[in-house]
Amino acid sequence: MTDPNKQQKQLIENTEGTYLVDAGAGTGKTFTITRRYARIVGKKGVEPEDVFLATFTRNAAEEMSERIVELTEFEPGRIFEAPISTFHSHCQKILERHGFNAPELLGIEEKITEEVDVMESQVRERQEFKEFYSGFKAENTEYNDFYRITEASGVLGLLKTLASKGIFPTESSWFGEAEKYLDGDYERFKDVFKEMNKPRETSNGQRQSELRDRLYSYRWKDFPEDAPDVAEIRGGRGTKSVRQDFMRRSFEENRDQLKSFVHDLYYEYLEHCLSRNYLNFPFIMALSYVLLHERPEIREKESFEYVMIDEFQDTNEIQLKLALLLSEEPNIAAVGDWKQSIYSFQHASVENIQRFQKRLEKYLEELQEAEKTLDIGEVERIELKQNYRSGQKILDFSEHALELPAHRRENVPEPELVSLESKTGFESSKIERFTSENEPKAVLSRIQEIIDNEKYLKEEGEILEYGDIAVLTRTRRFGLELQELASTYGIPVEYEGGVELFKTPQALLLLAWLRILNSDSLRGWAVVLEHAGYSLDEAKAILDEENKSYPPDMKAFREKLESFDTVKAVANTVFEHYGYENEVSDRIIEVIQDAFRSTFMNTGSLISFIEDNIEEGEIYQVETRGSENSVTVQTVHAAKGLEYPAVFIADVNKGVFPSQNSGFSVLKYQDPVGLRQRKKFDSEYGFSFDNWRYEILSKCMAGDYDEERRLMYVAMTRAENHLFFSAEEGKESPFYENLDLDEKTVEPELQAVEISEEDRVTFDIEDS
DNA sequence: CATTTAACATTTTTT
DNA sequence: ATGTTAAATG
Repeated sequence: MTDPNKQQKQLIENTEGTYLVDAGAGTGKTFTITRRYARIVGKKGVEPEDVFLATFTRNAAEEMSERIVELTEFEPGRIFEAPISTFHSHCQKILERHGFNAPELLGIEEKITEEVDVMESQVRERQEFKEFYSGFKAENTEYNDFYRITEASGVLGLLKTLASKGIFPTESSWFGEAEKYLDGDYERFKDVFKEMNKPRETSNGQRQSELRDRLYSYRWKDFPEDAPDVAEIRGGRGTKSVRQDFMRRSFEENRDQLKSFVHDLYYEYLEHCLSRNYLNFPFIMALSYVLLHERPEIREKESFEYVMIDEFQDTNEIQLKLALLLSEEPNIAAVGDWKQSIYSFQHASVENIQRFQKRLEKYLEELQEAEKTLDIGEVERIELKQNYRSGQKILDFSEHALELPAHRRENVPEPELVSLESKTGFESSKIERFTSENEPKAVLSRIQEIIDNEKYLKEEGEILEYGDIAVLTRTRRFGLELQELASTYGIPVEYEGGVELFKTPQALLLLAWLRILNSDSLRGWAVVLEHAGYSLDEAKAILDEENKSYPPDMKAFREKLESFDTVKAVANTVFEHYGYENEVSDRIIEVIQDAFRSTFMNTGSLISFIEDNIEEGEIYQVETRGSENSVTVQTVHAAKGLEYPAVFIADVNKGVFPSQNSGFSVLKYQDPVGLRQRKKFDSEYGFSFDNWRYEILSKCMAGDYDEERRLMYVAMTRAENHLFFSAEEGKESPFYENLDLDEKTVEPELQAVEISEEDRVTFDIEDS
């Protein structure tokens, strides 16, 4: 791929104007973007400082920079200093440069100093927030009713969602048009309601609407007496639709108290963060947005002649708004693939790319208030469709992922997509599926079978090695299980994607010693003694005594630890003592120091930090020495952007892939109904009732499996030549069952268990 | 056959 | 605590 193809050329050469680029998987996106960048900065009078290139990850930014260095005449240092970065890090820099007075634009007195910290650890932030929240509760008793129904982490989630959507509080009200968003859009809701309430047509007449069907569960809820009856809403037997007047009645609700509660909490939490000098990711972008919105002179300094956004499908609302504020000229290139939008849990909004033109128009209208204008007319569309990664068979089959029903009754509308054309010349692609009673074993044995097998070539004449194979899963669990099993058979498998760091033996021992140092904790001693080889009875005997007779060497070790001032020294000494110094122990120290960089740490808060991490099963990446030729096991999310000659999509089981998207918190913001509460506390009865209006509204918002289908699409398009699906026998998910594979290629049962005797021989040979 | 009812299974992804 | 499926009912 040395010369750009026709569509790539179109993107590279058209540098002026606004473009929406549909860049499918494997279409040479990075190649094209870097070349376009080089062309732009190659123009007279254009410098790297005039171009903002936004990427999704820091790694991607680095890679882009490296490739651009090769393509341009600029000093490498110049390119690495240039604004090629994630939105987050770029906003952080903006705040460092100009943020001193940013909070006061919302009415907050606290100042941003130049060393504001990013709160990267979710667990740490939850910890901080909990503390803040209990203080808030004590001081704001007028919101008592809300404390009865909320819990801290759910509320924190809501605040972050609001910030990502561009909804911020000011001292006495809401910033810009934010309140409109909170109230919701009745006109748009009407469409949603009507669509959901349409009687379904069948061959012989009408059936009840989906909304009426879903509202069956209404009867199991606890509603107050004045709530309408199920029968009233749904009508009697044979009724096809929910009564129309409930459209308005469910939407209209006095939410002044709710809004006021969220406002005060939000505002004070911002103040709290700023006074402690830390900000989470959404808040960093929120404050940058406010700053650029309110201060034209800063905007002018910080804006760019050219803006390019990579992975545009994973941007959120505030990022798109920021991109507009950062654009001095209407030279914007949004490059992405809606089919690969898989980060909604991180507030990414697939509508940014699907309804780009509409959103631009809407946001630009909002920006008029800030006297920001940008003359964007019709957005031009460029479609990259020549694929340099996968065989045509793989590409065609992958499209089915976007139509897979997630349950029996779901009918998925045909997606509007740009079909990809393979340029690889791979002709021998195999696509298969199999189930087994023991799925991990079956996957491993199937891997053994395709290795060194001339029926499954990497490409012309090249056989597959372990390193050519990846096993992708929806959740982490299966991958870890698989790795464990593989290691017992000596199959080289490398799990990539982080571990539950604080559940490792190292961390548990450190926790034990911290507990001992903190309060002479029996729990701590129990762990330490057990680790030292004392039996349960022996340990009990020691701990039961009035005057505890700890082993002298342990006593001495404790005294040694007590003499240290820093946790780092304590941790290092513990790891050293037990001979536990490795990548994991290094990472533990790094994480602890990171987490407490911006806030005060004492032994007590560190202990609860570790406890929270264990409880929440928090995941951290640990750099492992990558062995060369081994099977990669990772989640679909982690595999984004990567490619492998052969891909196994495993654990395509019920409830796993597609995963059931549940987990509603009590307070929720959702387009187009706005801010809502699922429960209401009734102080007269002393009881939390369900909110009947919410019940109807939420049934109108269809359970969305689109993202699960996109995840499947991403997984499938990682494959260059061969693709396998696997599930556990009897647990196959609808995705697995609906795969449209030829009977010939289906292997209903792989006898991994039965042939394990033979397999074991093969496995043993691979001893590494 | 459409609707109602009860039983059943399952709870991620991470800049 | 939810949503899906399979069995019971009208």
